[in-house]
Amino acid sequence: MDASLLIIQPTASDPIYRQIVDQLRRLIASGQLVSGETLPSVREVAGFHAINPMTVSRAYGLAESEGLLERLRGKGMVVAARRGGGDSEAERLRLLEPALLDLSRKAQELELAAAPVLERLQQLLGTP
Amino acid sequence: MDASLLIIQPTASDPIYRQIVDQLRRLIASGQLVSGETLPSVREVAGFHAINPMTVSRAYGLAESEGLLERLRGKGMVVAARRGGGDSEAERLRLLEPALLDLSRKAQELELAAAPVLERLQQLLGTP
Amino acid sequence: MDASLLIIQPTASDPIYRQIVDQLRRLIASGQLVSGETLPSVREVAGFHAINPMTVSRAYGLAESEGLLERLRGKGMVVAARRGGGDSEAERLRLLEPALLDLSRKAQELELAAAPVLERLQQLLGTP
Amino acid sequence: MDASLLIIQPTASDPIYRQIVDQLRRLIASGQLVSGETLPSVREVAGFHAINPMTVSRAYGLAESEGLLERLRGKGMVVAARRGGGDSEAERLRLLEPALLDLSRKAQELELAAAPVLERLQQLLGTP
DNA sequence: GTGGTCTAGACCACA
DNA sequence: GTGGTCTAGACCACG
Repeated sequence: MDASLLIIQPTASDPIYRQIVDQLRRLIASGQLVSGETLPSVREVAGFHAINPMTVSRAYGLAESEGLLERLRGKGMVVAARRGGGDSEAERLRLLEPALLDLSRKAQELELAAAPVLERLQQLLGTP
Repeated sequence: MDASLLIIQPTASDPIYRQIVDQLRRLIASGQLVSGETLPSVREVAGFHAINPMTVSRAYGLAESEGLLERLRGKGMVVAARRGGGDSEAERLRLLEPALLDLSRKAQELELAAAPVLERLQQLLGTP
Repeated sequence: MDASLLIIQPTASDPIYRQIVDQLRRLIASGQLVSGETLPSVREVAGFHAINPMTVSRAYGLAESEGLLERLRGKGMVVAARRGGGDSEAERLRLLEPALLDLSRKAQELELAAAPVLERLQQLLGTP
Repeated sequence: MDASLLIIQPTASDPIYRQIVDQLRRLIASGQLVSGETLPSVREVAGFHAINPMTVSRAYGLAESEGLLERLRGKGMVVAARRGGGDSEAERLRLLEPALLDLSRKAQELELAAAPVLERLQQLLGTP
């Protein structure tokens, strides 16, 4: 995996360490990161994104305690062993649920009908 | 409006002042609070929920700068007049754009196809 | 004079009593209010604009102490005696100076050239 | 940027936090503060001017919600990236509209002709 | 009565 | 180190 795969937004409301953990969770669930694959070192990620190494370290530590990553002595962090190359669609949809709930709540606060929201989202999903 | 209509959770991760602003936004969008309606005074809300008046004041001030409330000098805060019965659909959709982009990015990180995502969102939007 | 001649904006940053005094000053300077003319009673103004009588009273009191109005026993407030039917153009322009300075400062903060500002103002002044 | 660049007048009618926000707006509009530049910390400004940190924090928070500043977590506040090198002239003129309407109304209350008003304003705008 | 401002001091999350 | 949040209590302007 390359450090550039991660997207860091230093001004987002989410703290940086959680942005990293969340992305790792999704990249692993989708199979873009496979079991045994080595992650870029803390220094590499920190240097590439100009963030504090401690922040990356904290994210890796949380990911490890969550079972996403494993610490191999001398090799660094690798993606933990999983039952398959990625989660089922239902499983991945479950990981998206919080974002869906958030969007849904906001759309309803704005009194938006379902149609225009779905239409716009389809546009965004159709052009990756 | 009565101070008891607001729900304050002092232990939530969201700060109290934002809980208040968010609820006001919701209550106004849903029509439970109508233009011109008077809000309970800062001291009333603070007393009822046993929180500091300044915290309530901060929420009211933010809601005012957001255009939700208006300050009637010496009288208190009232729900602001909505410009022309609410924003246009295009305008409201524009306000939703950041959340849509966020969801879209996460769905693509999960390598989810558009169909299941749209389907689930439609469910959520259909049952307000 | 009729109470409807005054324009009150309860949500403006300027306090109401000063809005009244300032308008009286301008209406007298322009000759729209002439010496000896009777002003609407405190109750009348307060009732018409749905504001607190004390606020109107305070404004009248300040206008009196400024020499704009005089309190005639049994008649109420009247416009004070002045040397002419209104001030000279230079004098009235002087009264506008604070607003001109304010506008000028804001235009410069916005890095706006003089031309578009003057053009827009001419439009506004041309269609009273 | 240095904390001494800010000028605080504790006796002015404008509250301190707004003095700070207004100055930041001016400094950014005039280019004295450029995108990405780091601001002095809340504690630094508070210490230098002998005011309460919360007052500075309030100013920074408002400036952030206005889009003037961005918060870099754990690092501090920086001048926000300007979208496309500044607003268009039409956009900036639109921001000036309220002040223009205010001036226009006052000029008409003074029954001033357009010419002398425009002439004086041109003088003011010509000597920044 | 209303909200606004400021202070002093505490505790917390994040980097 | 950074800013964020909350409290307790004071004083003020406005109506």
